[in-house]
Amino acid sequence: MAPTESKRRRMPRAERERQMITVAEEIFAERGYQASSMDEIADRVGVSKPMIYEYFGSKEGLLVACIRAARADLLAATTASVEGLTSAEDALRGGLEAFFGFIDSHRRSWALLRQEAAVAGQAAMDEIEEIRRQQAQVNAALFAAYLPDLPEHDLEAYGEVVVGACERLATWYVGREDVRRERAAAIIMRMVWHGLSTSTHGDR
Amino acid sequence: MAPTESKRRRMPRAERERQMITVAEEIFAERGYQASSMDEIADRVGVSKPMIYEYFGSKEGLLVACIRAARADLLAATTASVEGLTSAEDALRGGLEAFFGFIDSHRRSWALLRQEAAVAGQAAMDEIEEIRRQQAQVNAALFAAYLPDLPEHDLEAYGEVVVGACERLATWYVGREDVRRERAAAIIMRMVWHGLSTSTHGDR
DNA sequence: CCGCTACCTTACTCGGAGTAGGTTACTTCC
DNA sequence: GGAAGTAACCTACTCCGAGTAAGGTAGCGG
Repeated sequence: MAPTESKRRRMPRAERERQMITVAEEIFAERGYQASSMDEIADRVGVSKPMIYEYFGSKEGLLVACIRAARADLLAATTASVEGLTSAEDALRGGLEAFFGFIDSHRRSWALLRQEAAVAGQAAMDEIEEIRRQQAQVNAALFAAYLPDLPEHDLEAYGEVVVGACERLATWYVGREDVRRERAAAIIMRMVWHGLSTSTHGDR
Repeated sequence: MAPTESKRRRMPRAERERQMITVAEEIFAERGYQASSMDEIADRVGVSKPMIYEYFGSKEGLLVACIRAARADLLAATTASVEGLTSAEDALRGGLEAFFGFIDSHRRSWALLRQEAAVAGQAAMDEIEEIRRQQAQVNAALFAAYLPDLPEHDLEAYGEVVVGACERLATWYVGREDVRRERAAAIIMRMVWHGLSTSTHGDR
């Protein structure tokens, strides 16, 4: 008797939740949200399905938890990088480099954010949209503070453009091992910063 | 007898397929891909479920067909707009304005492209990715032809950035009725064109 | 020891994707 | 006109996975 490990460990809720999120990230990334089954996630965690429902409510709830975790990581990485940088240009470049650094070390989370959000319905989409909106507003504030010539009516739009540019360039970036994050950041800087700061301000 | 419409019309395949795609676009846009059932689509078309499977193979296949239709519309709109424009700047601006014009008149298709792709798995994602790749390469070619100072190693990246910028700005755009498409295009032009063409070319 | 709570289970229901196999109406050729 | 062939269409299933009901078991304060 006494199989090598007969009794599965009992865990406090917080720890179990973290473990479930980790496993869910893996499986969602492997199979995609749609093709992932809650049974498989439960199996790999070593627990039964109703536990996950107890803690996260639904499959979409579990995905939302994964997205929130990724967002927290991203936010931590970017805000930490801006510490101590004083000029707006340095701050923007620093933030961009941190962003691409995050991509390097969290490909799994990134795929989740980019690809698996729409699947689940409004809650997950809203969660992702919230990240973008947050980032766009940070950018807009930066522009407002350092580029007073810009028409303020469009500041929001410029912020959005930067977010879109980063998101898309990141997809290109993950497919090219030979590109370092400084270079990716420089590409964005060139278009965004250079294009805005050398303003002919006569568009209107 | 002869009730007002007792016998549902029998249709040739091509026509029925078009009708199915139209209905599917509606329902996917209403409920989201996940929450849409094939039974409901079949009902609203006025046909039984196996017909849809006969023609499109799977739920994802139906979505892919919708995406392809939207892509064709988008391509037609943008290429038509560039007719007769000679300078690169005019061509880019014309393409951008056509793009935002497409958003105006096809909100439904746009939502489909943006939000419902990831749901279905690889085939639908690939279909969307293909649109982006195509557009990015068009942009890159434009830059290559008219901005020879740019490092060609990065042309692809610049193309991607523009695609990302457009995609994101479009989301902002649909939420703001007061912004006309010329203005949206001008915002992109300012960052992209201006940022690239006034090149200090010393980044490297 | 008693009971209370938090962690965890087995064993279901139910809805929707996808299918097997047959039926009906239109066309074509004699 | 009628037989033969085929394209459009249906009913009636299977099966899988999300979500649930109802109940066990370990630790802990009294």
